[in-house]
Amino acid sequence: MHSKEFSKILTEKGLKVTIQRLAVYEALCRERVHPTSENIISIISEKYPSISAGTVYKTLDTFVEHKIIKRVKTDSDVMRYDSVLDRHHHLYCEENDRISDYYDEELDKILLEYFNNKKIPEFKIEDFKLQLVGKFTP
Amino acid sequence: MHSKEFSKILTEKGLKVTIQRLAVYEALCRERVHPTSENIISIISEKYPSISAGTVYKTLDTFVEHKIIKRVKTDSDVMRYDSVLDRHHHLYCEENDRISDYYDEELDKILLEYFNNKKIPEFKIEDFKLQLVGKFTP
DNA sequence: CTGCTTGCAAATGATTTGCAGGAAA
DNA sequence: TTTCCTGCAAATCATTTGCAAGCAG
Repeated sequence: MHSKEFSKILTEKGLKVTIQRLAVYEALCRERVHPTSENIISIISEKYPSISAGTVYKTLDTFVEHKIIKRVKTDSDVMRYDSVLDRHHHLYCEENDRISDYYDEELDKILLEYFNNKKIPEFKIEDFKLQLVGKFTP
Repeated sequence: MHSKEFSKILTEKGLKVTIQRLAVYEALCRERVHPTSENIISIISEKYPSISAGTVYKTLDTFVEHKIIKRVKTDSDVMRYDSVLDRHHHLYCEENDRISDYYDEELDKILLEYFNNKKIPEFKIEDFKLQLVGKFTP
């Protein structure tokens, strides 16, 4: 997606188009693998040293609020962000706190069908994601 | 489980049995619904006002390290703990950051079978958990 | 005894916040 | 112009840490 298209998204959501927001978007594109806030701040500061960390935090919050990106959390303690909004799952290794995306349409189909029939009392399912815990093999 | 049995677990893991550890265990039993560290600290301080927060944090870390409990994380920012170690999934409502356990053996069977046949390149699955995102209906 | 644990208080570090000035629409 | 955003720096708050004293084994 070009920054032009991205600007359009911002406008559609009633958000102003600013250098800072485009920069965060740019950083998210470059570091697509579940970056931490710190990752993004450091990428941005290379090219735009004047953009402040506070602004990056605010921008990320704004994006999450408007469903432009998602928060992801592992069992370690920093927040990570995910710019991919399609349904996907996560491969997670506890040892080194590494995450990878995992796409599996067949699996999605099985789960969708399963939960179409199965109703859970007192809960309305809107989405699901599977976390596969294990080890990355070199 | 009685505290006597729990003491045995501690001993088996080479951990000393202390009032503080039993108190944390007791609090975990009482507040089984994914308590935050703060929940546990406050429960403990009612009965044992002299146990310090730092100790509770250390104890929780020790328990996680020795796989006595698990860390659970939602997309909000505080750590939660889970004293149930059986395979189970989570119902999660983003609106109020509420989690519930969800047990479903049929689902587990389907997933186990699916991943027995399906191999993921460069990843060895050890466990999985499903997060069902949605809303609790009153 | 002797080393693991605790309590305390200070330190850390990620994230938030308040506010005055700046920029988009 | 008017509202929304940004930068800055201070504040917050969960969690960690260092260390002397305490207790379990």
